[in-house]
Amino acid sequence: MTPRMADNVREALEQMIVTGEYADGERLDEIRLAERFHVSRTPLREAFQMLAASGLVELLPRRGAFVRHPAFPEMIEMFEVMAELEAVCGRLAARRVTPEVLEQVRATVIACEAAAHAGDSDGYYRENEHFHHLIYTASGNDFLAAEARRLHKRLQPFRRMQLRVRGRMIQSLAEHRQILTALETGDSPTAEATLRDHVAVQGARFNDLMASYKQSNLRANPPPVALRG
Amino acid sequence: MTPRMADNVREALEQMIVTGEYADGERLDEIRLAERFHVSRTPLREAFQMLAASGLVELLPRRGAFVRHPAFPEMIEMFEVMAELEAVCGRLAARRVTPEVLEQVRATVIACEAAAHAGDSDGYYRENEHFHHLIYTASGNDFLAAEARRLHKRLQPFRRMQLRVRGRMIQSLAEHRQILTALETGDSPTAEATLRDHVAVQGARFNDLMASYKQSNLRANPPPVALRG
DNA sequence: AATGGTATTCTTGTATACAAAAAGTTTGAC
DNA sequence: GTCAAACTTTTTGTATACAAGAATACCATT
Repeated sequence: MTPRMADNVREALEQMIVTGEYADGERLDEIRLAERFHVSRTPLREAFQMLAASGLVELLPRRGAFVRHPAFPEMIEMFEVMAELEAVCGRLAARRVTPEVLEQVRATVIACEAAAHAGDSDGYYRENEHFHHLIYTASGNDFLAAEARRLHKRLQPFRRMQLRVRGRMIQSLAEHRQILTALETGDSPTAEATLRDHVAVQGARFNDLMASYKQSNLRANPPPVALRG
Repeated sequence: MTPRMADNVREALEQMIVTGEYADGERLDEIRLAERFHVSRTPLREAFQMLAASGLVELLPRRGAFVRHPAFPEMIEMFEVMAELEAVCGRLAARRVTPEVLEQVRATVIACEAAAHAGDSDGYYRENEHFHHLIYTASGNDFLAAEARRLHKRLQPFRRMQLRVRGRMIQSLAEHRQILTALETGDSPTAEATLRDHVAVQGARFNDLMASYKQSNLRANPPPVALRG
């Protein structure tokens, strides 16, 4: 499907970074990675460019490519934007969602609940992802949906952290139900507010996330020093 | 400041595309551009990657790089997202804006009015840009501000179109005043709503924009055909 | 031992070379 | 005259070569 090596490499690196295989500030060695993927430096550098564009790595001129996990304050900022994007998606979706997509949302909420009750946290994670992507689609604004997916992916490592927090799953399920109902009844304000709160990092969740963040291996290495002149 | 040729090329191409020098669907010839910029294909291809990441060009595998001006429906979608982003910026800014930034907003509103009354449309355009960037900054969320700036830039060619519409400047000025007042008084809902309406494409503005779009040279060429298989 | 300067090694950025795919052209059959 | 198949040209994607900047090691001096 994708005949370009650069795209394969990007995808592989993206997965490695997003799953936390690399710590923050770690340098991506062109030569070693080229050998590892059996390609030359050229497609590798193209992959670096793409990763830099989506914010996963930072390209320091004449220094190299460094994995860039957001620091805690930046992560909070990103969640704030994510919450607002989802809120907008929800508001629009309540007015625009098609019966087909609404049916898919319904099915996904049920699948989520099933996974939760079965204690299948991987399944829950997957269905939860699906739920949110459907909300983006339901907004009826393809550009908005694409932007939301982009940020969603970028927050993936942190969302995994958050999932570990006890009791989160049950509350999350209830919120999914609420959102579904709001979409079914065309209740824009409720869909908007519920989705915002669903995603927002506030109250006790803030502390949970902070604790997880500190424990995570995402910030093991110091970021490279940006030289002046 | 930027010793990388690839970055220079990207910036140059970005300006050329954004100012409408290339029509939609136009192919960017690696070899000719390389000669024109006196660089090899390598930095040029890096520039293409970056432009593709920000959505200004589309990279068709084995086909080349094509300038990608959004079609009308996509442009409307983008404006919808822009309106929501600015609305969020406004809501947050009303609560978080620092006295320093607020003072800058005030100065910019005045400069905007001065330019408008002097009939200096270039100056008005510049100050208007400044105004919106300040709103992004005032949100206190650097990530949000960066995202807003990114989309703002992407919409630049269309904003220029919009400016031609008669009477738009006077209404715009009044809205700036309203927004400033909302920030000064910490009135989040008003800041949010006014900014959304300020940016949103609706009512008569929709028709104005559509007319401008049809007249523009942005869609002169047909987009490249995406081959299957 | 610590510091500063210099030489060496590594790494990045760019140019070029080459292979493979797409586009374009010519030729031939009907 | 039209269509299609084979051939040619062009263009992209990747590998490699080379130049210049950054990092490192080494040595001299204090």
